[in-house]
Amino acid sequence: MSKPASLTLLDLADETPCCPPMAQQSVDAATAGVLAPAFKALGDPVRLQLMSMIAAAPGGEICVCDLTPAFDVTGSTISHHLKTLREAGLVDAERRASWVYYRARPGLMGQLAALLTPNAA
Amino acid sequence: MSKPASLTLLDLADETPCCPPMAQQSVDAATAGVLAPAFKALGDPVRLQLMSMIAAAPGGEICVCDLTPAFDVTGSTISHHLKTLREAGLVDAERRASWVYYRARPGLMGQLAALLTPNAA
DNA sequence: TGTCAAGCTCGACGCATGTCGAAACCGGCT
DNA sequence: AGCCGGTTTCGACATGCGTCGAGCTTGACA
Repeated sequence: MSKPASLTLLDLADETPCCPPMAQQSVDAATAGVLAPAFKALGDPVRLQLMSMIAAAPGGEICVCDLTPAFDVTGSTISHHLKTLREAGLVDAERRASWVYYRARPGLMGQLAALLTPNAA
Repeated sequence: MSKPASLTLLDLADETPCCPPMAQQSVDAATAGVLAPAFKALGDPVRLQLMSMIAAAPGGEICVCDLTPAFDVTGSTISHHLKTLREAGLVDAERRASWVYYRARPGLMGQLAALLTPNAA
């Protein structure tokens, strides 16, 4: 029952220190299959900027109404990108009154950072 | 030819400590435009595994002939992915006799790691 | 209850991407 | 010179992705 895909995303979004730096040990296919989508989610300029605005937001959260006007694309496109970040496990959304607030999920981002970290000797 | 794209990739591939963690300061559009392609390059399971095999290779380099048999795709597909990693500035290739050896370029990967690093407070 | 604004979903369009097989290239070897 | 194995390039194909506009949902407020 150690199905790779089902549990992994949640595991990784948690505090589990899953993987050593890739410079020390190469990742197996299952891990690559789980982490690659997270990198892919950051692989668009708009999403990378969105992610950074959310991560750097004072108070740890930011309203969509503050994100949208910072870009040259339509609101529906921003919404689509936010959904991608949500489904990648990188952010969380919460509706309060008329507004929706996004906050970063540090778990997965930490995993990615650890993986890229140069030889933590 | 002060084309933005031309200099930035090289700059970032160097040792320049360009960006603070995104949890501390959001990235601007220009930086996102340069860094996002690197994340995108890591956003495919095959490429992520290739990158890790190269980064973790003993001696710092590894032959394509050792990479190819580790995957279920054809050699031309591996070659295509390696080209993507090369163009992203993540790896370097060198031909020696009949074989081509790849090695990791630590600069850019360090930048990405720094960007993802949780509040280095 | 009706209206309005914020945000999401849906369908569509064009371009990018992953994959393959075939062909070209590049060095060694006979 | 000619062959051969390793690697890259070239078309071609199906799928995925970023973007838009239109329409829908949700909650506030008069």
